[in-house]
Amino acid sequence: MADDSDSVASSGMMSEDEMFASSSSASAGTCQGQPEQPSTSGMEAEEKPSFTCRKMKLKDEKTCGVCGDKALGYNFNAITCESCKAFFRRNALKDKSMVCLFDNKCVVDLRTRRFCPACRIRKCYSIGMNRDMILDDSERRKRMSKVMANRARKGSSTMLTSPIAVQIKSEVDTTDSVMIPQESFHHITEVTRPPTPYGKPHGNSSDIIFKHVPKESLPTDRNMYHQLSSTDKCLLSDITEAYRSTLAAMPEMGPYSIEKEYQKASDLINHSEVVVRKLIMFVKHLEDFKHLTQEDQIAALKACVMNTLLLRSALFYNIEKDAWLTPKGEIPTSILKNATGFVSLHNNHVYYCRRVKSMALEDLNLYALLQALIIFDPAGFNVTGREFISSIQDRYIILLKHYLESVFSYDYAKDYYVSALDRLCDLKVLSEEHAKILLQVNPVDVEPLMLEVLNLK
DNA sequence: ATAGCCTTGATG
DNA sequence: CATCAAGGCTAT
Repeated sequence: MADDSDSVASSGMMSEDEMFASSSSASAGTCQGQPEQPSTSGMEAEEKPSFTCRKMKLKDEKTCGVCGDKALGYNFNAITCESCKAFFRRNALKDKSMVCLFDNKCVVDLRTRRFCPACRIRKCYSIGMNRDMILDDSERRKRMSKVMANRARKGSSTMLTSPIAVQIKSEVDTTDSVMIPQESFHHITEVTRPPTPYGKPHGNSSDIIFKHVPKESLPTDRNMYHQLSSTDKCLLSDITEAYRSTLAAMPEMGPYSIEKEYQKASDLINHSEVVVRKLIMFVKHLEDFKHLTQEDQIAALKACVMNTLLLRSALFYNIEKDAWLTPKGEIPTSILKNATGFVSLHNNHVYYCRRVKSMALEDLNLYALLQALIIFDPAGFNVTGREFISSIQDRYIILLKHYLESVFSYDYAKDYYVSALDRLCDLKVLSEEHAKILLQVNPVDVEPLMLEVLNLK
């Protein structure tokens, strides 16, 4: 290969002169040893300690033909450094607007290479870099699908050891549950909304609290409301029912003492495992989820775990008590502060809960929709089928819009729609903040499923 | 936009 | 199994 390209390069349209005449001998392997330190680096004295050739292989210095920086090898048919490689890849295909502000004679070296892109790209070509070696769209696609196919095959063997995959595959509903929290949540259109703005106990955080449209202000004209199609209704009630089933308590968990259970950050994480199990049960009910490849299923799950926990905490949040009313009992939000030591994190989390709760109240349809949007988030790390996931998400975004229009009329749905999407934006920041908790946790204390799902280790 | 670091299929 | 040379990702 090397010989091929070499001959092509030299016999081709090269104008010899500049070329990278230096260091070509290096590849010849006969490192003309440089005695240097005879001490070498100790190590075992196997085979000819007197020859220091071995070392030279690593030191072997190639220099970038463009800027003189250290080079690792050939890039697009010339020896260049990493940065000039990236520069050429970025710019070679769209060279148009590249104009030198001077005389096309700029010096390009390690320090000046940024100054004049035009001269830099010119020099790239002059040392023989070849734009044809940059993969075009179709070639790139082909390459990517090779990788994806390979990953899928590799994945299936990894699947056997992946706790997440086991959980997805498992037919048994490990979250089989008994009790339904509070007096069950409401169905479509039968959510009770307070006539006055929600809560507002001390009036201090009114900017946090969502201002509801007073019931009497809603239009009476039927035509001002969207009528959900029957397929929309089905989809919505499907996900809402699936979401509802994730809310009940795990049967085997008895009563427990909160102070004892949430002392360390790792306790927090391990207690979240139940939620992850439920999340997996939830997604298994979604037709759309089944259409993802297994690796994307896992990637999507990993990416949305933190957001899921946060959304669910908002659902269970009670503004008056400043606590989470879970099926297992009442958990004061202060455990967050105590277990992690992050005060501002606690505050932000509580604000988030108040924001969501004051807007969505107990409307499970909304929570289920938000949960769906969270799962099918194309921004998730390591998701290979981004466009596909994005197209799934589109359906739920539209469903959300229609649903709100069916409840609040075309006039007022916007406020809710904007608020809902805004809460999703909050999640990004909040979950990143929560990720800091993970850093202070000793992986040894964490359950395997959570280890995988949170990418710990 | 840049540049360093990483993953990966191909090649020998 | 090591090396090469593509693209991808992401902090700056």
